[in-house]
Amino acid sequence: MKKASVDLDSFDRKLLRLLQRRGRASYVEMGEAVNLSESACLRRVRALEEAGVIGRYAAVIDERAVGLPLSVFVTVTLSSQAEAALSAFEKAIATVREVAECYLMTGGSDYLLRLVVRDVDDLERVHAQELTRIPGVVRVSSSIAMRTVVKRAELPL
Amino acid sequence: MKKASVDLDSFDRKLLRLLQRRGRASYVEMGEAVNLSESACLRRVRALEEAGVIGRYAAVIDERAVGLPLSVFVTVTLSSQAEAALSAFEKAIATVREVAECYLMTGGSDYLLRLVVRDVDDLERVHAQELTRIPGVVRVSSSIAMRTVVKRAELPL
DNA sequence: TCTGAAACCCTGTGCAA
DNA sequence: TTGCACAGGGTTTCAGA
Repeated sequence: MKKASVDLDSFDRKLLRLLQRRGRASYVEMGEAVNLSESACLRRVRALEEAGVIGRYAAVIDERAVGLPLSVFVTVTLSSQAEAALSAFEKAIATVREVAECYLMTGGSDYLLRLVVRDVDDLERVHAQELTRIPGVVRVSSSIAMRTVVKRAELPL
Repeated sequence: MKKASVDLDSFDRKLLRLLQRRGRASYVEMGEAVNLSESACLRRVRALEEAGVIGRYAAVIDERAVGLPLSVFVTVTLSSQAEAALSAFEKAIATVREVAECYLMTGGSDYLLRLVVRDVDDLERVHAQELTRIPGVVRVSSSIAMRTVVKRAELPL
């Protein structure tokens, strides 16, 4: 039986907490933070990477600083819930660069997207040119986030 | 006048694209990717960090692999839109570790949260013990994400 | 602001416990 | 699985263009 989740001990959890905040921490720094030798940290981090717990490392960019200050949440309803309709939509939506995230929601053929855009003109463009043109899309409803209150670095491990 | 966003040239954009996917890339790797010497990359990356474009580096963790497979979107309505009510709520919500993100939405005193939880029991606990207990909260409505369709590494730079 | 070189520090392997 | 030590490679500073 394939395991859905990986067993982590308290060293692993400490390392993960550190690496979520400081993804470029050196093994020296990790060793000091978790009380383990550098090579032990190296081996554990490698194992976490190989197990897929750590998928990648990323620079976290301030969206406002790069001129993308608007996060917009969009609900999309499809005309059909047939498997084929869903996967066609998912394939199409994956190519839209402004879609930061897309989730299939419970209770019907509804998707929730987070769009990252420059301004309302940009939003209108993505809405009209990209979203509503995808076959099967019946309804598109947008709500703008005025402000980001919390963007947590660490998961509740 | 304070600038809202920073001017980026094509080297900066290339570096940012690379660092969003490979946050631990070496300066050697960056140099090869953008066609600049290592020390030039170092200087540019430092500048991006200091300008706040790069806020931090993070290990990107697979939420399912660590036993947190449920993303739940929650809409919260407050009884009052008074400044004080909003900041009291925001202060309280920031302490809830399961809240991965929280946005103040347009059009009223509505917040949108993304919760990261283990299972429905965990969701119920957070809902009943944490969210509905915050003073001023009138309505809390949850929708579960069945599947993550897109989680894009790169912003549309 | 760039490149290239030099010094230093970190990474990663081998080995013993 | 850990810690230690060593070799190789990466990071960072500095000089010159």
